[in-house]
Amino acid sequence: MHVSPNVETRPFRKLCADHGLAATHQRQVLYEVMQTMPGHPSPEEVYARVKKRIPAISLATVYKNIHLFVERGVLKEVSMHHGSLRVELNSHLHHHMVCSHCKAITDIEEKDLGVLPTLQRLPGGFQVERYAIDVIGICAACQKAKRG
Amino acid sequence: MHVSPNVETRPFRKLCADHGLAATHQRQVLYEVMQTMPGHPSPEEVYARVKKRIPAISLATVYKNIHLFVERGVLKEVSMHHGSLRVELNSHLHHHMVCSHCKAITDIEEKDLGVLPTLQRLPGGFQVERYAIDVIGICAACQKAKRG
DNA sequence: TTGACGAACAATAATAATTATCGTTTACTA
DNA sequence: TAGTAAACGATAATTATTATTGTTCGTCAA
Repeated sequence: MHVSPNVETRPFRKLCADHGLAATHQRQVLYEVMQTMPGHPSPEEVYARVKKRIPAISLATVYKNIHLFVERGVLKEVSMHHGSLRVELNSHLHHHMVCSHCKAITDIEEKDLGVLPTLQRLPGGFQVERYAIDVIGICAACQKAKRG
Repeated sequence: MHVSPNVETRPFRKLCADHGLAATHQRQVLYEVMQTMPGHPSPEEVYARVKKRIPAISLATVYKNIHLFVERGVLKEVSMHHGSLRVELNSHLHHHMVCSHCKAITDIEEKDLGVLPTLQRLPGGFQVERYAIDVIGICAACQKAKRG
């Protein structure tokens, strides 16, 4: 039996090839579902949607592929430091540098960041309390390790 | 038996009074321990330290009081959206508004933020990949609910 | 196309992080 | 100092995530 190729699959196969990923059915549905979820879905939410199209899919598959997509730059983490609650004494004004490799968090003075956003009226009448800026990149130690 | 009052307790009792908290021994030790931890400790790390001074303390007490301290402004959360992994399609440049009340996350265009930090050499040879800015405040719905 | 091989999958057990419950103890107020 | 609500400790329960394992599937060479 001959089946005509699904034109919709080609961009996805290309995207996988470009990122060094095997183009599996599960990944394609996961990706297509995410395109219909413009917000910031959790793995559980994605799983619930994907399950409608692939009832047999495993939650672990969703987790693994989300991580893989993030690793390859197809998806982006909204927060670099979820995982466990981190707190600090509410002292002077500073922000954070987060290493995307080892996840280490370092303080950075606001003045070392350069010009900052000016407080202003934001869309939707959002009432601003403060800014929290994460500078995401590679810390010195990880740079060294990668070169080494 | 007469015991002279510990001078160190007074600032803490004042701090509690100022924030409407009962000044318990556990809270005092928790607070003092956090003063000796300048980084971004997790609840488990704080618990381990506090346990050295109050071996009978419960982990749940540490969690409850950390949350209470955050709620009252004594401590600050390093990330407003830890908890569960959140991802988004790696599309155009934007940042996030996070409601400190309901935790809702909304996108905001970079241009709507005003002037941004200029990329520059950062302390410790940190190699910058990108910025992630959270504008923390109260969303319109929560403002309404509080007034209502 | 076909067959081998490694990657990906589903199922599920295990772990980590956090919250809820409940009986007891403690701090604050009159 | 006694009454009362809040806080505490112990621990069960829940939620989020990761690891394991046996099976299936996608890719590439013949």
